[in-house]
Amino acid sequence: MTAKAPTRERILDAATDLFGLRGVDSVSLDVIAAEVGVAKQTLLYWFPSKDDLVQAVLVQAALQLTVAIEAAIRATTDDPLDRIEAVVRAVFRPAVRRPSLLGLIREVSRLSPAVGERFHAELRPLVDRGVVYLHEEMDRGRLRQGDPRLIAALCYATVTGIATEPEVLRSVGWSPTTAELRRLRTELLAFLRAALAP
Amino acid sequence: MTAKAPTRERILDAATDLFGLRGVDSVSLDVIAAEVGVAKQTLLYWFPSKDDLVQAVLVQAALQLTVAIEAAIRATTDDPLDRIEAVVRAVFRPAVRRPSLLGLIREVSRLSPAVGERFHAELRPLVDRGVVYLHEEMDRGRLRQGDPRLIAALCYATVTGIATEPEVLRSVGWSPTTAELRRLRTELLAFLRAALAP
DNA sequence: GTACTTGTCTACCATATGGTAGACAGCACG
DNA sequence: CGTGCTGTCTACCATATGGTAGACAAGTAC
Repeated sequence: MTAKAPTRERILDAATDLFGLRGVDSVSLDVIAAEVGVAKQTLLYWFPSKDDLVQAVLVQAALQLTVAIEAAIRATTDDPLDRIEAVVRAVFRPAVRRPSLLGLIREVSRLSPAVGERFHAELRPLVDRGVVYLHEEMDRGRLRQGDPRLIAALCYATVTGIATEPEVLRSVGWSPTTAELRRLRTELLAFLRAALAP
Repeated sequence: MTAKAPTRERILDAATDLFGLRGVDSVSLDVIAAEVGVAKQTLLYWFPSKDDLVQAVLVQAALQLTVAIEAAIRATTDDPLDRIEAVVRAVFRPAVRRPSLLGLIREVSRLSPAVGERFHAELRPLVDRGVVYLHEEMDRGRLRQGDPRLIAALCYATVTGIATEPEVLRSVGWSPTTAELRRLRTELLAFLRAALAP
């Protein structure tokens, strides 16, 4: 008998997928409840309002990304391009297995400023460290010169964009098979390396 | 007395902005009607259902982008990097002046497959020509080698991502002033050039 | 003038949605 | 046993939303 995860976690999981896939506003509490197999009021027991649920989902997603990225950073060599590749791989894997994750982050801009603020506070330390790191490596001449803040944003936009826009990939005749996925990852890494190499 | 644009166009304009900014599902017909200054039934007179309105908005957006891009392509020199830069500038300008435009395209993946299909059909010729072009220039050695389909998607993801994620830019301390905008465009173009140069 | 078309409106309606109130079962503790 | 807490449920409710029905005013045709 599979030990059921606690209700709260199951709700968070289902909500993450649904919000990320279809958008926060398009997913009703009823739908989430049905997906989890529980009454709507049970959701409202664990999360007093939909906003609270959204907030919790975002915080969890931010945490997951942070952990994956930190681990990737520690595990690689000194070369900045290798390190960036490791981070991209770390983000790419969960993002592809669970497209909702990055899609969720794209949702942030649509939500109330308060929720967005909270989410940023969560990620800020990671972002700041990344920007400082880019700056240092540029000074050392191991990365192409540029505004480290904007370069960071551009890398993020590229990775997130490609991982969350299946429509675009379909437009160019791409399909999500394993082989094509590997191809995409390879191409993405080459693209970033070229964009960042000194 | 300013000659009021015809009702249908005003509806399309308002809907484009609202859908692109907040998402199709989060914007009710009532809100659009109020924005236009007209009764909801007038909307439903011009567009028999919300789906029809969404469709019309997408087709118009696709058309606008197509026109801007085609003009940019014709107006430049032979060098592929210059040409790509011209296209990016052409997309960047309206996208920044009207963030809803690209945001709208991001919405496509959330809509019904039928609507998405229609939209793709609209853009397909442009995309195909772009991919073929990249391929030719790669063969000629004037662009970095790679899978032209995926390179096209990556460029698109970078430009769209950076133009539609003010949240990410805010995260790195960017603010939408004129000077910062110019800075961003410069950095974006340098990024793409580096990523695409042979 | 009368009939028809066009564009806009007011008045509704069925449904979905976020949220409240409160019942009830199980369990821990005295 | 009785008291209180935890987690889940059924029954509602107020509001918002997409959409229908049909009235009405201003042309236009004949």
